[in-house]
Amino acid sequence: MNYTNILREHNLKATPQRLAILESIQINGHINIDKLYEEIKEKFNSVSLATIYKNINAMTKSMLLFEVKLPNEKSVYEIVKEQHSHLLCTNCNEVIDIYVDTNSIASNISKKHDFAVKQSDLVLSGTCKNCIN
Amino acid sequence: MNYTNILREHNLKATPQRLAILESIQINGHINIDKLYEEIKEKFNSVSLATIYKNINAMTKSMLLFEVKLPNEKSVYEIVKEQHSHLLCTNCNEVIDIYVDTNSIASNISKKHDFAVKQSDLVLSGTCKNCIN
DNA sequence: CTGACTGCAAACGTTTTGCACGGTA
DNA sequence: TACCGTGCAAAACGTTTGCAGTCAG
Repeated sequence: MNYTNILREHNLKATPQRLAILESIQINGHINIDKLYEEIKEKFNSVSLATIYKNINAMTKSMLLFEVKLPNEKSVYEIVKEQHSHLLCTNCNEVIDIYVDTNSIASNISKKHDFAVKQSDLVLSGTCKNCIN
Repeated sequence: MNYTNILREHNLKATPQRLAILESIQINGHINIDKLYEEIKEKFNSVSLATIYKNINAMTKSMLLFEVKLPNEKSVYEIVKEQHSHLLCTNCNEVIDIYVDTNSIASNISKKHDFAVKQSDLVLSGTCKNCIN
């Protein structure tokens, strides 16, 4: 399915700006507001930063995008997909998706603390293989 | 050891404002800037929000405090202690410390992704036992 | 006594808002 | 055509800075 239809399914109009935003996020995997604005401006040099914010907010509210909060970094946004966690390289700032079984942690905690876990946000920070030398 | 000495060990002067900040964080466990400002103002009604920020930043830089970034919430601060994770109740906003073995996750990931993990930030969000009904 | 800290006010960067125009459906 | 989205400018918001006076060590 293409982004035009995905946007419509979320009751959002498929404008060129929105399609460019989604394409840019898809290509980058994860991107922060500033870098996103730069990239969209290359395609639409008249685009407004307010438009970027409005759209990021609208798509995040519609659960089409997800905000990843990172220690010591600006948040990055990603397209919502299956549950996963993140690696953050504190040297090159790259964010990498990882698939960890957080469910077993969650179910242990649920029992021990009588707490109904609905969401797990895990970020492991350190040095990636390209930066390790 | 008392906070006066802890502050001095971190090369920070033990001012009444700083002691009040640390006491407030200790009592609350986790607290955000706004609530902290309110609490300190009760003791020192002339305290400036700038002072709160300066001190939080100084103590965070000195590794005396740690900022916990939460999904959909303002960050809260805690006094640095042994490595741990957090539960966030999305109903009452309470933050609860939990002790999970993130090391085993980290070491698995290290091998699989050739990534040297230095820090693990895990927040499990959901409903706490007091809010579950 | 001296450097660090405080409180105030101003500055700053980021995000949001209001509005007129334009484009999607 | 009706409404939603865009772009601009202004406003709002959270945080930082500069400075003069004060305090901890």
